[in-house]
Amino acid sequence: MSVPNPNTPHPVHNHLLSALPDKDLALLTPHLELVPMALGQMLYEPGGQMRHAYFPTTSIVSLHYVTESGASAETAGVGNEGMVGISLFMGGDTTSSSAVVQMAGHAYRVDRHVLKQEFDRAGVLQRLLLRYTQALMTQMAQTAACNRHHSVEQQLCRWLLLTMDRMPAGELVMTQELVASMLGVRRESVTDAAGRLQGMGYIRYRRGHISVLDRAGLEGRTCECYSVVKKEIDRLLSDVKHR
Amino acid sequence: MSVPNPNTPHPVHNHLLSALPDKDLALLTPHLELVPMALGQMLYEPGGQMRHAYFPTTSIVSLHYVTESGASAETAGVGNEGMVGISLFMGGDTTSSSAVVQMAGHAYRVDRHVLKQEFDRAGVLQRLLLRYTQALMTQMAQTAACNRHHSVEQQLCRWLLLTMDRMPAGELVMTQELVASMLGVRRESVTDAAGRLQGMGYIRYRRGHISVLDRAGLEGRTCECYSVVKKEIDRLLSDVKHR
DNA sequence: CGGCTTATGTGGGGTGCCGCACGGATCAAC
DNA sequence: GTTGATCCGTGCGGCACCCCACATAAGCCG
Repeated sequence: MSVPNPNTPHPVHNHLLSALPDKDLALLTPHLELVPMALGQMLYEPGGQMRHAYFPTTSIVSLHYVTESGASAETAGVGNEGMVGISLFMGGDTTSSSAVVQMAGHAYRVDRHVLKQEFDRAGVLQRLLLRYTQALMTQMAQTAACNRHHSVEQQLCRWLLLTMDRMPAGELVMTQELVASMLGVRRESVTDAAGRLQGMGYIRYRRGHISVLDRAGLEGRTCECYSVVKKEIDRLLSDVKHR
Repeated sequence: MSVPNPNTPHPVHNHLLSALPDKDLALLTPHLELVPMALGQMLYEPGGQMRHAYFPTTSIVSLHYVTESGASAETAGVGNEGMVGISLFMGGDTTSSSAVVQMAGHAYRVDRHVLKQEFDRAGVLQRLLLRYTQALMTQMAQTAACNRHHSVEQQLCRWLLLTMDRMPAGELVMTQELVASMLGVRRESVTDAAGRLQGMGYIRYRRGHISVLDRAGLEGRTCECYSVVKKEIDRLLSDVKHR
């Protein structure tokens, strides 16, 4: 398959879809619907009905949990490496997390019945999705440990790096307030940490925009959690391609 | 199937196995090996080879992550409601977490190839295991949020309740040091919280033994995380039984 | 350009948990 | 009963992060 213009959305821009053999992708393609994803858009509410699964291309979706008292925390992020709507094929239909668009862009949407049907063929798609699910679990487990033991600054670095890995551009449109709600900390704590990172020349930001200037710098200040998650995603999803 | 003496280990004492139709269980039974699980025994190390899956009956296993600096945190627990070794059928073969026996007892062990083969039959076992995996994800996500926002005392209550749900006896053999390593906090913090709970008459403990005297009391002091996890386990695993 | 909205910076006070150190209690073994 | 190992209680200093309040600044829009 020839790779189309990277600025024109195409199924191949989602790693899961692009890892499918042509034959399998052809079965799915008629059911793929390209949809815009607006910042803040809520794809699923906790316990709600899921109608579609989403394969992000240029957008990023955040899975997070909101406590009774209103505090929130991201448990995992999903970008062009994955899919939103795991529980559609896992059998639970819903989850207690919500899914919110963290970065505007596009995604391919598939009706849940179609997804389930293709999953049940027990072919490459199933193998891919299960492996991806395991990568998602790694992310959640790592987030739990990271929340427990690492500093806000380390977590901010981790989050920035994982987010950058999911997008082509070097700048993200995102307020500190929003970052804070992802990390589950106060906005002021983000301001502090971001200020320090900017002072060191690793990032630059202005009113709702954050640019990463020095990836290596961030990697030096983050905890191991970044590389654990990244390596696990790479391992689980590259193996399949090479079969 | 008649339910045997609860003190004699039997596959039916694991909820996943007991939810299998007789026919499916019969296929698996010749490959089930009852093994003792000693306190502290490590079933899997991060990145290591997994040879078996384990279906606990009277034992409890803790999935946890150890940071580079040696700090640890439980990301989920597995008792008679579940299985240890998810990644064997998810396709990743290993995980970055370790699995350690948190409470001595027994479990049924299955060779990984047998498990994979039965899973790939796409029958009830597969449906069960996938649903269980989703329940496990809920646990991890909730642990992440709980680590971020709730107090040590609330987390201790949650942990005690979830642990009690997995065992028949009202007493657990467990030092505060061990509890601390599960929660990823200092031993002294556990001593504090446990002292308060004992003062309120909810629990009683002595040198390595903890008894729950008043479940309702604990439920009143824990965060919502306990009930979210419990309800999700019940929902995901009861549906299957009733098909 | 001027005003309004929204984002970011700063500071003071509080607290929950950490790290460390040590004293005291409990239990097992001989 | 004595010894010894392990487990539990307590106190003190420190710090990261929280909560609240307000100052400043950047960008949007008429």
